[in-house]
Amino acid sequence: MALSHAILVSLLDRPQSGYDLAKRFDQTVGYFWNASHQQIYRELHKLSEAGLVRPAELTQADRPNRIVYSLTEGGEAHLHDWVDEPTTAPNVKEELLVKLFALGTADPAALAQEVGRRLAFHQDRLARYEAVMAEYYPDPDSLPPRKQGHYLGLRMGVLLERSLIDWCREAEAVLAQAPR
Amino acid sequence: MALSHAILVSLLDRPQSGYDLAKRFDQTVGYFWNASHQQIYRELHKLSEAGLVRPAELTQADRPNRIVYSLTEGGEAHLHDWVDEPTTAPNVKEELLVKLFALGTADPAALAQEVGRRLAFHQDRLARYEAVMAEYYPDPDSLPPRKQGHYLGLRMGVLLERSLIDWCREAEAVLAQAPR
DNA sequence: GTTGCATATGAAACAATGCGCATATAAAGT
DNA sequence: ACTTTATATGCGCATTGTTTCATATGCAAC
Repeated sequence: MALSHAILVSLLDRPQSGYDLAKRFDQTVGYFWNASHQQIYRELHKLSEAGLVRPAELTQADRPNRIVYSLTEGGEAHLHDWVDEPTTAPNVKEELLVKLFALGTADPAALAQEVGRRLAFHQDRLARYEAVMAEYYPDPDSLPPRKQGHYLGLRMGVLLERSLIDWCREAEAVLAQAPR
Repeated sequence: MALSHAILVSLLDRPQSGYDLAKRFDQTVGYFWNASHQQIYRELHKLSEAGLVRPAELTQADRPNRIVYSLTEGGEAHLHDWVDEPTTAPNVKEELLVKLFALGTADPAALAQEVGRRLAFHQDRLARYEAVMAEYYPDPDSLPPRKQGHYLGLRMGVLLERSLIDWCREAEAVLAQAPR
């Protein structure tokens, strides 16, 4: 149970449909917790059966009807119980590092290219994070509690991306240094 | 298929049993790619069926027999094909951030405690990484290719842990600042 | 006018991951 | 004597994640 909690937390803000949740997961929350729309719909059915959320169908004239879910009292209680449980650090699953372990038998030029792609990716993502930061959190010292979580998520993103950019540069140097 | 590749890469170094692999995954590789011994044994059976590794049973008198796996030619080819495919950045799945999104309705004191635990965890892990770094990689400028991957893995670990430590401190400040 | 995109939900199949349980022996600690 | 630790391999079930397919509509672009 973990995606379920991400959904419940998201519903704290406001009732949402599966479609809303999927879109939101593509944006803010999705930088550190991702899910496809199929996973979300499936999970919503389960949560609904478990009585943690309540569905309400909204008729729409010109578009398909929406099914908007809201937290039940049980859902809120479940969420707060979960928050009180201790959390463990995630493990990274960094494929690129696995590939680098093949150095010595694999082609260093191909790997250098990979690292270059990753550098561009992290630079791009950092730029987007910093843009959001500048627009929505110019003054992080006086945030209402409801926004602290979002700010801290973004902040972790910024710090991690910066480190990864540094790492990519170092990796490029290492790979360039001793080409077979 | 991803754990399979981590196993194949590990077997590049030398033939190993499931037990060996599990231990190794607890150490070096395991910081960014984790797997339980059950996952490893299961994957070894699959790889064996696919003809990518070859098992050899070694009889031992006083202990259970070991089944040592080595890469086949097909396994090496498969590995090199995989290295040439482009890699995507992993997504983080950071439970703690999901919990922080509940701020405003959740108890900030409990979350501050969680962040404190995480700070201690990352400090500890950083210390271990730096110890390995000092012992095995005092001079990273002249590494044989076969060791570059390990060095870069460790290096990413160091950079990420430092960032996470910084983040934890900031998070503590944010949580302390506005207690309800 | 047809292509593509956004809205909106879902089934079904399959692959990968994780968690708990099971088994067997020897050495070393308490 | 008893417990823990290390060696060594494995099954079964549940959860999670990915891919493909299906349906239905409106709007804008080309």
